[in-house]
Amino acid sequence: MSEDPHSSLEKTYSPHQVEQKWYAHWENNGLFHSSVHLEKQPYTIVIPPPNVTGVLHMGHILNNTLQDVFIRYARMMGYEACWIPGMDHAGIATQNVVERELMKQGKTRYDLGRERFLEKVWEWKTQYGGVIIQQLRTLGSSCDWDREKFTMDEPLSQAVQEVFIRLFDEGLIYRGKYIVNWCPKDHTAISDDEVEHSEQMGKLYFVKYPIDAKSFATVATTRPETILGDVAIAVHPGDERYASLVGTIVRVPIVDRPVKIVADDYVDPKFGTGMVKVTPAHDPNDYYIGQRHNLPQLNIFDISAKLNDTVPEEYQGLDRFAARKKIVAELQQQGLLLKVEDHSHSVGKCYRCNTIIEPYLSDQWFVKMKPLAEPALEAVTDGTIKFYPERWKRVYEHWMTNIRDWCISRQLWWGQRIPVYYTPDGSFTAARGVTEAREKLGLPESTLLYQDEDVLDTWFSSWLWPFSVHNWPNHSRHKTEADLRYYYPTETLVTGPDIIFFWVARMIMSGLKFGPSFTGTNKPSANVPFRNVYFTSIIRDEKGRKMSKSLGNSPEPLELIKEYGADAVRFTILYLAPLGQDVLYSAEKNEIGRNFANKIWNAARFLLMNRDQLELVPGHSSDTTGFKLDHTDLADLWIISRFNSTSSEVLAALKEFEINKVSKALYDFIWHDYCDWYLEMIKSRLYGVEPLSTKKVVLQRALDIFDGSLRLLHPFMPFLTEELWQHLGERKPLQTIMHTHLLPVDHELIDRVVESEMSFVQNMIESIRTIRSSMNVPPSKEIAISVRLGADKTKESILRYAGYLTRLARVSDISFLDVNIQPKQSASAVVEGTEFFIPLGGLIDLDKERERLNKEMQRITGLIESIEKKLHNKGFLSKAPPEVVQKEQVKRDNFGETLEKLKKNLETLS
RNA sequence: GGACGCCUAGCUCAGCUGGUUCAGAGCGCCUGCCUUACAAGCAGGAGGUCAGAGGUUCAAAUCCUCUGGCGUCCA
Repeated sequence: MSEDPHSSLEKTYSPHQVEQKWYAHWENNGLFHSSVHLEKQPYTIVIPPPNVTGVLHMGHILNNTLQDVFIRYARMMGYEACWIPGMDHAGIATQNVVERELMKQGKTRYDLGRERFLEKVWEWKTQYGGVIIQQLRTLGSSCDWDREKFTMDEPLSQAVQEVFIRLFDEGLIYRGKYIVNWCPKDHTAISDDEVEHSEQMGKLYFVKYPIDAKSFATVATTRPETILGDVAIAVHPGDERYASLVGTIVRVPIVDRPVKIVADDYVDPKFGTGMVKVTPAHDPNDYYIGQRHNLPQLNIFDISAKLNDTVPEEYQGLDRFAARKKIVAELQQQGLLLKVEDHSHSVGKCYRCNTIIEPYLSDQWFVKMKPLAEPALEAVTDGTIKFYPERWKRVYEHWMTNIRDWCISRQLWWGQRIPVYYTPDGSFTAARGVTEAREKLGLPESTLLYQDEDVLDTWFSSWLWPFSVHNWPNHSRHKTEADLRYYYPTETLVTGPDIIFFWVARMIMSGLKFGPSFTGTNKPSANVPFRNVYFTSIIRDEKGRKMSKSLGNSPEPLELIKEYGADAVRFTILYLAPLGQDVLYSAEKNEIGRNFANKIWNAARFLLMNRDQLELVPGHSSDTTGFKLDHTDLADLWIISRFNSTSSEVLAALKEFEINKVSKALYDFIWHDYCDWYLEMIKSRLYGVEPLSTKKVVLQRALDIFDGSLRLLHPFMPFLTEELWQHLGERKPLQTIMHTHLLPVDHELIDRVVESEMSFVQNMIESIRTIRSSMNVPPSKEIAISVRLGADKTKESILRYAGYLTRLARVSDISFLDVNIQPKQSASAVVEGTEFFIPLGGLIDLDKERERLNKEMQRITGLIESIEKKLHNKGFLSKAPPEVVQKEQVKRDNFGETLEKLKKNLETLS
């Protein structure tokens, strides 16, 4: 990096090359790498591992920028910051991708066989997998790439196996028939989050179930084909209409099966007729009703959702939708179909193949959640883990107290195979291999065992992520014991609220369950996987719709980065994303970040040009610790005060994870305070009559404050700030802004008096500008002003700012008026009691000035009226705190005075 | 049906525990400027009964209740 620090900058900032250059430099020199430094406090983040099949979308941009911001701030605050990246093997998604590839050659995975197929998947992974990891680099993510992990890596698979066996041995894993979300096309169970629900128009069929020759029980159903699997009818226990029928036997149409009417709380008396049919094998709610009433489970479908041989012969082999038609026709014929109504209901579809999900009873493996959930619930309710925003805590609590067991088996090939071994006679155990299995089962070596065919849910890998990344349980063998102890627990997890149950909750459970085995303590605070969880916003398009591939309303992140620069994209998304609110996003909004970057770039250009002009030698120090206070004037003291209060605000907001507040504070400070006011004000000194040595001091201070500002901003805009920081001083080869420290906040330098004095100067300048503008005085034309001092102002105090008035309001001459002299033909303004007159001679538009003064008087009158109202209110005078009352009185007096002056000035005009 | 969130300028949003010249910012709009860092910019301006109703209070955009609209999650 042998940049010439003196080289002048281009007029506009072009991010592209700068970003590539610095990222390569950072990564190639290991500047993101973290290692155990016991003298420092660790700050760890594990990335929510993106799918190996994934490509970067806007959600990733937000999520990863946030993580990078936290990590970079931590690094600059002296923590040993470590961001561990990696990927998820994404069972179904990946298997589908590879199967689709095979399909092109007319093959299925069965043609290859399990082993060959898995080889193919690994081949695919090496060749195409993980583009997202590369894309994260263009965003500027400061991940410790030496620690990159993949959930199917050997050590992480070991962790999965170990956890399965331990839970199995404890009796927390069991096998059972259960209703699962079954994809009849992929032939696997999928988890709840892999089902996408949508409202659809369907039909509600009212079907009569004969009780005896004359009477019927009428039930309403959306799925008449499941009648074949009915084993009961249910009513609400409080439903008086049917109270006498409970216990009665009715006959299921078509199959003529006798079933009982049962009473169950689940039934909604207002839905349909208030009677529902119960099909435990084909509806999750019916399943639970069935359990409560000891009902049989009659499975009428095969794995493709075609009717099996439990149903009458003419129905066997029919697809579920064909069966529905046939059954409805048959019911109609028998006169058992009372009516059909339109009915809108929610339909679940497989997120991969869009096939309608069939609730399906099948043999699956489950984790008993209750024992794991209890401590995990407590860790959040007692504040060991904090949620941001906090309201997700209640969602979490609700779910954790009503938790259901977790179906962890998937009928796939890609994934960690379930470490359960069966004997030919059906007994089984979980083990680390056949040998151990035989031992556990007490069988001779000659016994043939076969392993379970299924694999584990991908979440069963990711719930171990915070410690499996350090090779647990074989951390000793992998020599990462120190890392595991040092970096665990992590500090902050950044993720979407949509996976609070699937991932966040389960990580907490696994941390509390397995943490003690490596932390050596049972203290929850040492075992929880993270201390803070930041739930990100959902990114929507400008119409408020969720971004989705099918709508095509999501901008392509890499295109955005190309067009606007990564810094701009990063800054913009964080500027727009308040904690806990959705973000309405569109590509053009990135102009916020791009323009801001350009503004900063140009501020640097200004500073460096002046540095060259003054022949100021760039400093060597890489870590300015404070600002020099010699030759200061109001502008200097003010900007230093503002810098410190901005720093303080940034740190406070950061602590509360209010990132968009941080970004706004930085934006306002840099753009408005530093550029608009401060830089403009020092021009009057840089280009004025002061000695060169003073000018150098003034400019150096401006450079130092800029340096400090770049550091504050660096986590948001890492590339730009690095580039400029390198220009600000003579840097050694591996010096980087990333490794500097934030300036400590000096509260002593936050000065109220200075700020209010500055605000007077700003008001003065703005008033004069307003008059100039409304009187159409060309910006280039200089004007003279007359001042009549207000009570607490002196000539000196105004003259001290003459330089500012000259440069910022083009004032060429200031004269002072005696109290009684009223200038003619002047536009005027009152600022904190001091009056400014601009004699404009022939230039003045009297009507316009009268209108302006009238309007101002109206405004002031309104303010006075509202204050008077308060001051005439006895309740206010007696009950409001005295200092509030006094403040109002002072306000009234000041406004009254101002109004008088305006009135007099208006009179003079006529 | 239950839970939560949101409604402030044409658009996107700040306004924390009530009292600062409380009604703000950015974009857009209008006017004037290529002022030797920046037209991706500078200066000035117009624009809102803070969703509606009621209540608490000396005082409400801010606290409470209800209503309406939008959204998310759960069922």
